[in-house]
Amino acid sequence: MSDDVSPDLARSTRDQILDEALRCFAERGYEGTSLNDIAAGVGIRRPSLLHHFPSKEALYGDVFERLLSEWLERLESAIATPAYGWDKAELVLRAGLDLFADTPDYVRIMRREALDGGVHLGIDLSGVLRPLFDGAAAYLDAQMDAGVFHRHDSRHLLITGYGAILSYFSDAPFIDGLFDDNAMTRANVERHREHVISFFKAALLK
Amino acid sequence: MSDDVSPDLARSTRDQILDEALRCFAERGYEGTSLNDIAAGVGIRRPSLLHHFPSKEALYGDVFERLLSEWLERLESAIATPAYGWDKAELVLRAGLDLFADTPDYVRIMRREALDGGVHLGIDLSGVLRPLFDGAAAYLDAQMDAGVFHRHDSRHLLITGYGAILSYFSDAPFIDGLFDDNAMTRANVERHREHVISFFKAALLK
DNA sequence: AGCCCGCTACCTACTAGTAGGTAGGACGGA
DNA sequence: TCCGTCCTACCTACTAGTAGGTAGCGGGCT
Repeated sequence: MSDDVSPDLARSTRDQILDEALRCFAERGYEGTSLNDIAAGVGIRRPSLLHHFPSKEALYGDVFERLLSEWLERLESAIATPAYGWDKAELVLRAGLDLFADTPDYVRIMRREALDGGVHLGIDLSGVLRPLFDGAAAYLDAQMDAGVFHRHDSRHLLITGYGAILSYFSDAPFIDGLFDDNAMTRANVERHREHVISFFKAALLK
Repeated sequence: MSDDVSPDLARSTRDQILDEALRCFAERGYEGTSLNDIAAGVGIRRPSLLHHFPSKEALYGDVFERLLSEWLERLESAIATPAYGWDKAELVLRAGLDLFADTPDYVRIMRREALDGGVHLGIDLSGVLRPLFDGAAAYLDAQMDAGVFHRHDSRHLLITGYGAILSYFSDAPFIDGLFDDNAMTRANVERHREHVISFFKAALLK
């Protein structure tokens, strides 16, 4: 996390801004967050924030870049772990579920960005993720060809999985109401993880 | 929806405002939409819009009320249709998929509201949907008890299903990029529907 | 008929408040 | 002394909402 050159002191102002911006953007979205909100959360004035980041858009871009690099790193590390058949799928599934449980604010920002079609980003979000997506689809197709998994449309299957897994975390406030309980407690997250694993296992494994 | 079969008899201004507000709120969210945007889309000035609705919040509330009443009506009609076992689940699943495919703007607004925890609404969104949620959970539990369905945690199963089904429509712009194709074409929606049905059938039916 | 009334729907012009962003100065450590 | 960090004071653009006025329509009156 704090990989910066920040010495003995607490986190650098820049990192504190990134942290607070992440929280605010996740909570209220890009339009719903003002630079004053973020600055106040850090304990400085807005112009001081703009000393560290040239614009709101640039700050948002940096927040998102951190998100992507952390997610890609963790996912690629899981994908690189050698395993085969269902074990491999379960391993990656667990890595994703752990990742999202650890970074719920990232999930909410990603979901907002998917809803908006990536308009706040200079980058092509889908383009960044497509290699992972295509690789996963190819893996699933191979497993189906080998008769390990039941036959499904691999690309739609991935979308279904993505939606199923992300939604629990992105829509947590809403699910709180349906459950009449906090969805993000350790116990509930744990229960959801095991449910998703067993559900996909039932649908996929022959 | 408004297929303008009668060109001479235009929709009332009030309805035009509701339509345009739905589009804008779905596209850019509550904070990202200004009353000027909506008024301009209808071809009137903002004060004229405020002649029909007392405030932005009230307009949003009316848009959401239309959403809820249409969704509840269609879902409850599907639920009331007599069927048993998997047939019943498939019937309701298909009704939901058709409903969401027909009203993608509603899906995006609902998703945004779930993300925000319903802060823009005076109503308790989860509370409105909980009867449906609890009823569906009870149905699933009964089917599992009867040995028709594999055993899963019915409430988490519903959340998984909700996320899987909604996400395809709410995140369509993002999925466009992953597919390198328009996710909302009739053919792709059709393919997704059949995928979801067969996927849930594989996971549930014994 | 002619006239007035009340009403709806729309307008321009304005308010107070907030947004992101800039200019320039104070202050403290190397 | 210089530089990084933070500040106050300010800017323009835009927000939701209000004030007040006008055009036109239909209905009832004399």
